[in-house]
Formats: sequence, structure tokens, C-alpha cells
Amino acid sequence: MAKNESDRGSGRAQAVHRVLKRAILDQALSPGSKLPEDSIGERLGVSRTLVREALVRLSQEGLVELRPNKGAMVARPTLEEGRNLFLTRMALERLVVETLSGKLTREQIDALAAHIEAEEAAKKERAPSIRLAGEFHTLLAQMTNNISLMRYVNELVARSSLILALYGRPHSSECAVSEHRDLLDKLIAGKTEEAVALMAHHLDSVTTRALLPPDGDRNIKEVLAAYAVAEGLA
Amino acid sequence: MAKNESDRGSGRAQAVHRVLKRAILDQALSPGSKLPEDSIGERLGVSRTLVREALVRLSQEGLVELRPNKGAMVARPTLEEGRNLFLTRMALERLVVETLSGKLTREQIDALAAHIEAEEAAKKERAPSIRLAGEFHTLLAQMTNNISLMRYVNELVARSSLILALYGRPHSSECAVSEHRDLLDKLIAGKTEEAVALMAHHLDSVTTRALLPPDGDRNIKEVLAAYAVAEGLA
DNA sequence: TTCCGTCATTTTGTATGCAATTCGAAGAAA
DNA sequence: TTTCTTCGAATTGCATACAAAATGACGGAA
Repeated sequence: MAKNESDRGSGRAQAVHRVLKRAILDQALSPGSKLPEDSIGERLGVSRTLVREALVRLSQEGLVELRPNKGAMVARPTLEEGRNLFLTRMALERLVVETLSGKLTREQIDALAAHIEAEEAAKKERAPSIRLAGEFHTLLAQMTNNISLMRYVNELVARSSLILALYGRPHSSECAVSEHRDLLDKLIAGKTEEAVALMAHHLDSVTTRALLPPDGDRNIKEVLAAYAVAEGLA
Repeated sequence: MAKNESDRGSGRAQAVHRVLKRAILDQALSPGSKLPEDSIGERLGVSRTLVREALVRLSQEGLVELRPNKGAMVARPTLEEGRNLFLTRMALERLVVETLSGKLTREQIDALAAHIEAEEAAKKERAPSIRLAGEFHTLLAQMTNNISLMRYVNELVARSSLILALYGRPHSSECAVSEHRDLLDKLIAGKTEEAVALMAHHLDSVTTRALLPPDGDRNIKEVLAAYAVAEGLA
């Protein structure tokens, strides 16, 4: 299992961080779940101090929401945040693609191909398949050797899981494996523009197909407005 | 003084975070400075617990380096990290420009114009002028209403100060005020491509002019070579 | 019944204490 | 002098204690 950069450090706080992050990404903890410090600490055999540190980290990564005096919960991004997030993600992944296009080494190509194989193999199981799809993108980012780029792509990919969990259509095969394969081909061939276009399409299809409600979070007033009209109360 | 988004929350930990961040950006704490938990806490009248939390936050933002068992210090990014950072920054600021081009409201235009005036006025004082130049970019990002984009641009701009502090040429007027003015004009006119090009040039000039050593960190031998020649020891 | 206020319980906010590690200086050996 | 060793002081890692705030349940008044 590929360890990502935030795993560095042997501290137990990092371990807590890793466990929680994993649980969130696996949707074992779904958006909105409460994250009480002491029950987590009790379960993991550490004090609240360490749990707190992990929660602070997670909140900085946008995976957890920290409400003062009211505890932490798994983040529940709005739909608009979701769309914006994918916009940001596109900007960064575009840089990834431009950086890598035509510059992949033999080893990198092999690693990516192997990863795609793994995706193919896991196609049937939902949870692993989602995780692998995300890891393909972080793997690409990793290869740029650009630390800030890696970090941000990582974060955004992670948060994308949250968005998909909240608003994604069940049937949207998150990242079609074949699209990854096509992208890899273009990258190898150094066809930068085509690769960028492919990536754009790839991400775009998630936002438009999977991320329905075409616009605006309907807030309570908007929702009620419809009913009001129906009742002649407008 | 514009408060940025990380100021949210009334907690005292945030206050510590804010103080340290400010000190770092003002270069009152320069890259490499040790940041001992208890002396900071003592000075600020809080316990180590809160200082620790602030340091964790700062480390996630890349402003502080956290070495296990060895304490925290103000981050000292390498030159390569610096170049990569500006690459990433460009990718994101491009999105900012594309989002804003031709869509600025009257109020936003006024705010930006006012900011540019302030930059002009502060041109002589070094510290405020550097800060204002950065704030112009975060102000733009803010106007996109894209939360992740705002957060990342903020972080990147902050870290840019570190890079400039370490590797910047003294004389490079970090961000020429006139370039900001030109950019604003293009944004108002909705000339997206020209605006993007301007932004690219703006950031590029920082990396190539201010961020000298065109490539590779000069190692100890290169550095000594210059002195050797001067002493007739070559 | 419904609404509101009070109090017990739970959970967070912060300080502090103790063990473990690192750092640095003084001193011994080469 | 230089280098190694050892020991004490300073600093971090982590747990725990206690205060403050929120949550929720119970009971009384409308």
C-alpha cells in the first residue's frame, strides 16, 4: 500500500491522523459524523492530546470541520464548494500533466501501468476501486517531484471522495479505468495538449455527470419557496 | 488591516497562530529561527499546549518545519522548492485571473484600486510594501469565492515571502505596483488572455530575476570559487 | 400538550506534571 | 590542541487534571 507524504514522522499523533483519514476516505466515517476526542482516544489507546492534534491536522486538510466548543465532525462540503474544488483540482492537475508529458521514465510508466492493472482488477469492489482511482491521480502528482503540487493534489483528491460520497451518483463509475489508460498513453507520447484535454474531460465528467444538481445549494428558503407557491403562500 | 481567512475562530490558539505567522511574514522571525514552545508560550501568556497547536497549524501551511524531538523552526525551503512553488502558484493564479476576468463588480474594482494606491503610498517602506504586494494577490483570490483556491493562494503567497527572504535579490522590487495596475486594467476589460499573460510575466519575473541561481543550488565549492578568485587562490 | 427553565452529564479548552530525548559544556584521554 | 565521554540543563512527547461550555433530560407553568 502506497504511503502518502503525510505519513512521515513516527509520532503517534501521525498514526491517529492516518487512521482517521483512512476511515474517512473509506466512508467508514461518513460526512457529518461526530468525532469526540475522548472516545476516539479511548478506542485508539492514546490521550485526547494526540487526538486533538490529529483533528487539527485533518481540519487543515479540509477533511474535518472544527467547531469551537462543539467538537469536530467529518466535513460536509457544500455542493458549491464541491464544484469549486474540482475547478481548483483541474488547474493543478493540468500542471501535473504539463510537467509530466513526454518526460515519464521507464520506471514511472511501469508503475502507472501496474496501478491501472490494479484498478482493473479491483473494478468490482466498490471501496478499493474508489481509493485506487484517487491514488492514480496522487501517483501522477508524486512524479512531478513538486512538493506543494503533490500536497495540494493529495488534499483535493481526498476531499473529492467526500464530495462524491455526499453528492455523487451511485452509478457513476468514478474514474473510468480506460480514461486513465488513455491519459497515460498521451503522456508517454508527449502529446501534451491532448493529455490536458483528456484530464479536463475526465474531471469535468465527474462534476457534470456525477455531481448533479446543476447549480446552487438550495438553501432552506429556496426549498420552502417552492412549497409556498404551491400552497399559495408566496 | 485585512484579516485573512485563517483568523477565524476566537480561540486563543488561533491568536498565537496569527502572531507567529505575522512575525514570520514580517521577517521578524527569519527562516531557520528556532521556535521553542515554552519561551513562546511564556512571552504570549499561554501554555505550551496552545503554542503546540499553533505550530502544528503553521507546519501544515509550510511556514514552519516540525522536526520530531527537535522542535520547530521557521521553514527554510530549498531553492528548488521555491521554483516549484512559483510554478504551482502560477497554475492557481491563472485560475484566479480566468475566473475574475470581465466579471469584477464595481465594489471589487474600487477595493483593488484602493489597494494599489496603498501599495503606491507605501512604496518606500520595505516591510509594509512587501506585505501589501502579497495581499494584492490574496485579495484577488478572495474575490473568486472559491474557498480551496483562496486557501492555497494564501498559503503560497505566504510561503513566497519566505522564499524571497532566503533567495531574493535585495533590489528586485518584488511586485512592481504598475504591473498590478496593468493586470487590473486587463481584468476590468475582460481581456482574459492578456491578463493571464501579464500574471505569468509578473510571477515569472520573480523567479527568474529575483530568485537567481538560474538552476541548481550553488554548492559549497561554487560559492568558495568566487572567494578564491578574489584572493588569488584559484 | 407545548414551551421554557434548571440542573446533571458529557465534552471541549487549557494548564501542568512527568518521562524521554536532545543539546551543550566541562573535563578526560590521546 | 583535538577529540571523545559524561553528565546536567533545557526541551519535547504525552497524559492527566480541572475549569468552562454545551447538551439533554426532567419537571413545572401556561
